[in-house]
Formats: sequence, C-alpha cells, structure tokens
Amino acid sequence: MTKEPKRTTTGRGRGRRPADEVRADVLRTVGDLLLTEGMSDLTFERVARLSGVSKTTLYKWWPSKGALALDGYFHAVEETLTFPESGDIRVDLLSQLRAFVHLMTETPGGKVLAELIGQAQTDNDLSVALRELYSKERRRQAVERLTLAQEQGQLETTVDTQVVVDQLWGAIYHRLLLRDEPVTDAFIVALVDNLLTGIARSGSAVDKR
Amino acid sequence: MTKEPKRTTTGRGRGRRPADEVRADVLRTVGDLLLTEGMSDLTFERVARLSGVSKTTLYKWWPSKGALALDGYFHAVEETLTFPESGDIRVDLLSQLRAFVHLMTETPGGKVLAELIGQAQTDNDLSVALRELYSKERRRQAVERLTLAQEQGQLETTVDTQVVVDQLWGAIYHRLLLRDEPVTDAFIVALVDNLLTGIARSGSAVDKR
DNA sequence: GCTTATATGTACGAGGCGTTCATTTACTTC
DNA sequence: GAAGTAAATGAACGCCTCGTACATATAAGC
Repeated sequence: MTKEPKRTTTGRGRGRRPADEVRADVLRTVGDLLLTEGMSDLTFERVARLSGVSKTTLYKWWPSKGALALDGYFHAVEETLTFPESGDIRVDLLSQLRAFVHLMTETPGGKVLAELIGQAQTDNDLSVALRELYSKERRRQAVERLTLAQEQGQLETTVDTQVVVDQLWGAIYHRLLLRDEPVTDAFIVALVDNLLTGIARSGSAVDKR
Repeated sequence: MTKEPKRTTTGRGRGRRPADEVRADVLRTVGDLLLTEGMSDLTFERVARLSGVSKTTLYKWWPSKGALALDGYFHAVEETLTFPESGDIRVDLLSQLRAFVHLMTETPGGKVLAELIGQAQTDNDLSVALRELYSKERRRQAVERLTLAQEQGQLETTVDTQVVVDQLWGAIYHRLLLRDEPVTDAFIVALVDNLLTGIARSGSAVDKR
C-alpha cells in the first residue's frame, strides 16, 4: 500500500487524464448546453462544472467562448448536406434549399447556428473559425453545382455563380436572422424561379441583357 | 441658510432630475460607447459610470441591454435612406443598394447594426424591437417602390415583391454578416441584373415561365 | 524508470448583473 | 405657496463570470 490512485473509475482527482477522454467530456457537455440552453447560457464556468473538466484545462485548449461553442456544435450536429445532381439545376436547388431550411427551422441545431453567427459579430476569432469550418465549404459546394449547370447549358455562362449563392441562401438567412417574414415553401420556390427566369417584364426597357 | 441644493451645476447629488436631461445623458453615452467600443463593451455598469446616471434609473427605463443599445443607436445615427423614384426601377435599385452598402461599410454605424442583429439572436426583446423600429419600415419602403414598378409595367405583376427584397438586401446582409466574400460594386450590379433578367439560359429546359 | 506534458483543486481580484433601501429633489396639484 | 407625488440618487448586497496563478498528481513517451 505505497500509493494508490486517489481516483476511482468515475470520481475525479488530480492528475493527468487521457486527452480524448477529457475532450469527449467537454464536447458532450458543450453540445448539450448549446442545444438545451443556447449560446447565452454557455460559460466556461458552467462547462467546467458540468463536464468535470477543470477551467484551467478548458482555457488551455479553447481560448474563447466562440471556439468552445463552435467545436461543441460540430460535435453535436450531423452535417450531411451533400448537393444532389439530378441533372436539372432547378430541381436540385429546390431540394437543397429545402433541406437547408429544414435544418435551420426544424432541428435544434438551427437556432444554435443562428446564435453562432450572431456571436461572430462581436467575436472575430469565432467569425474566422465559422467561415473556415462552415461557410466556405457550403459555398464551395453550391458554386460547384451551379458551375456544372453552366457547363450543361442550363445557366448563362456570363453569370457570377458566387452572387447566385448569396441571392438564394442569403435570402433565406435574411428571413431567419431578421425574422420579419416567415420562411415558407412558397418562398423557396419563388426564390429559385425569380432568379432563374428574371422578374423584369418581358420586352420592358429594364430588360437590357 | 436653511437648506441649499447640494448639487452644483455640474456635480451630481441625490434627488430627482429633469427627465429629458437624464435621457439625453444616457443616450449620448450609449451612442458614444457603441460607436467607439462596440456592443461587447456596452454594460449597464459602464453606462452608469460614464453618463453619471445611476444604475437604478437605467434599469427602470431600459429593461435590457438590447433596449439600451437600440435606443442609443437610433439616437446616434442619422437614418435617411428614402427611396429615389427616377422612373427606372433598375436605376433606383442600384442607387438605393449602393447607399445601403455605403452606410453599412463606410460608416461606424454599420458595424453597430451588424452587432445589434447579432445580439438579437440571443435576445428576443431586442429582436422584436429591431424588427419594429428598423426592419419593418425598411422593407415596407422597398416593397412600395417595387410595387410601383409593377404598376408601371417594369416588373412582372406575378412576382412577390417581398421575395425580391430578400434576394437583394438579404444577399448583401449575407456577405456582411458571414464575411466570406467582399461586397463590391460589381456585386451590387450583378445582384440587380441577375434578378431582373434571370440567370437561366434562354431556351433552356429550366426556363419554364 | 525517468522525464515531460497535462489535468487537477483551489484561490484570487476584477468586473458585471440585477435588486434592495433610505434619502433627496423636481414636478404637480390645489 | 404648501402639500403630495414621482423620480433620481448613492450605497450596498449576493451571485455569477472572467481569466489567471500556483502547487500537486498522474498519464505518456522515451
């Protein structure tokens, strides 16, 4: 009986613990907190208490609340929005936009993402991380699909596909974040059709292209 | 020498003060703080110290940080974005969108507004107030102008003008809030032209309307 | 085994939150 | 002008969060 580890299997004590075990405990706690309480109740102090991981360790690996939240979010939310390729760009856009809206409005992760974007307005580190880990890839996929449609002769080749992304997804974000109008299915359809066929009256002086 | 007011002209003491004087002191302080430090450094405690108004009074009139910030913002920022009516909807949209982008990117108020929208994601009172005091009127003006264009035969009458608003302003907000692509003048022009003339290749199967 | 990296408990000062309370003063009414 | 009411004040409170510091205990790597 020289010295035994003072830690039982469950109870915690002092001393190093396996890194992945610690990390898993933290991310699970952060994910739970985000989905149940939301961003505003996420604090280092609470995460430390609920996860059993010490504040010292938290601050070591996650320098800011944003970093912590983002990590927890991606751990909690299954992100599988791969773009369909039916051959018809209109069909695929509708399908993808509907899936996106579903994710944002019908799953708890949607609110969290909105809160993350919100926090990013006052947390530059979070803004950068969000862009790198989330926006960039999403945008890349959309642009890729739109470019394919151009190559297949379905879209005008002169059109900047980046702008198209903003006019579809950005419009949805607008309603989600400002919340002054509801995001209905009719809205989604109108988004796509307005953009595909244009809104200027045929033969009008406005229609210059 | 019965009793004199213990307050000199500048120095503060206990007791009631003129309501507008108090209100002015607060709004000036909040506006300054927002424009110089930003939303994250705006606290009741600091506003009380800097304005000379007691915390008790602040909490009485402004129930939340969001209410305080919004009030201060509208006091500090001159909001004059009346829609032009040149007779050409394309010209007027470009003009108005450019003015909006200028406001958001070239004036200090732009960042503050983004931060307010951000805060609104975790502060429902602020969300409601922002919608009532800001978004609604902006959207109303845009819809009004677009409806006029419909009546003048420049836009298809079947188009939902609300959706158009999201596809123009929403697209800009998207880039401003996510910051993954810059908001250039070419972007603004592309926004308008994509939407007016459509992006589907003429004669393509996609173009169903 | 020895060394190093890491997690732990504990404590700290600073600061914000949101509220209470008695006191002082401006406004209103008669 | 006097009395009564509404409002602003200072001060203090308990609670929470932040971010950091320190000494100690343990897992990994060599």
